[in-house]
Amino acid sequence: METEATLPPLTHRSLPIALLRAREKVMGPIRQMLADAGVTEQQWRVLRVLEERGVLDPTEIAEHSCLLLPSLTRILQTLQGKGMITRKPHPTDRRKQQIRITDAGRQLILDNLQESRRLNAWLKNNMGEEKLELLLDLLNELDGLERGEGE
Amino acid sequence: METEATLPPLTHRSLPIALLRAREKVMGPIRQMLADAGVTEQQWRVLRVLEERGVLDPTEIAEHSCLLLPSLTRILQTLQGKGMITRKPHPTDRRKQQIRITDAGRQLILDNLQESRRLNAWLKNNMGEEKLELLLDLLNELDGLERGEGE
DNA sequence: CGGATTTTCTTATCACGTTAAGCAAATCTT
DNA sequence: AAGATTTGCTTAACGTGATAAGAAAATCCG
Repeated sequence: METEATLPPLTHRSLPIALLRAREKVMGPIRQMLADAGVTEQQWRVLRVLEERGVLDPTEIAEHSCLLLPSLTRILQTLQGKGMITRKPHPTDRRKQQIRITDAGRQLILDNLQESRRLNAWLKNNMGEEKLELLLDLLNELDGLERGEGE
Repeated sequence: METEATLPPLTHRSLPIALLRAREKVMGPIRQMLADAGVTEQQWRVLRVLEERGVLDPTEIAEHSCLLLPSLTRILQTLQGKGMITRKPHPTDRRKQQIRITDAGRQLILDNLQESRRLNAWLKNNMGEEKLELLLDLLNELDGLERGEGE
């Protein structure tokens, strides 16, 4: 009696694809805004993390901005070229660096704050704040799961 | 009384980042499985869609697999090279093509079905089937929103 | 101390994401 | 039917995603 489901789950009810579509829905307009500002979505995430948490090393940035280190290496080079971050050697550990956002970087965030807020308001209006919070809670719960437990 | 929230939403409660993290959580193990099978996540999505819906043209595949046409062009070339799909000209509209999955493609899906199911079971066990369904419903609702309504 | 291991970051490679531009076939318009 | 527009797909260019490999500094350990 264990052969009742012999087909893969339909893509309609596939969690990976649903996550992808939802992400595209919210990122589309943001990407447009950021393109006008001259930064990519990923560069924006790095700036946001630095603005929020202060001086960090690349490993910490990667963790908080959900980027892999090889990608971050390139992004930091780009942002440095644009004058939006600075790098200093770590005082005691010469492997590490201290990355800091510049005033120009902070200004870019400020310039896009209003539009960013507008998108959040749109989400709340059309989905309801409670559903939105519920969705965030579920996503965070999913992210907190560890493999190797209940298989 | 309108300057109460002057900072951007914390990245902790940022929907785009939460979606990204959740997606990484579920895709990580799947990617590993697919790498062993010699296909990428996107190639897998294309095969799944073709298996599920039969003969499609590239535009329809792009829609259902959540890929952009330029990416799909490359992916179809790769899959054709691997013998997992075939292309035929459309009988009446010479701009279109008819893409079909081959037996080899179907076999690849079958080969990975069990592992795919294991991941679904893990999700249900650790999050609960109801929460999982709720999450899918919320994601689909979000995807169904249209801009330009309640801003 | 000194070799082995680990950590931190970079480089390299290939595939994909995104935007724009290009081209051929179909459709619309008059 | 001829020209303009639209549709379907491809190509190009650049940045990122993912894996592996490399290099330098710190740490571990006998």
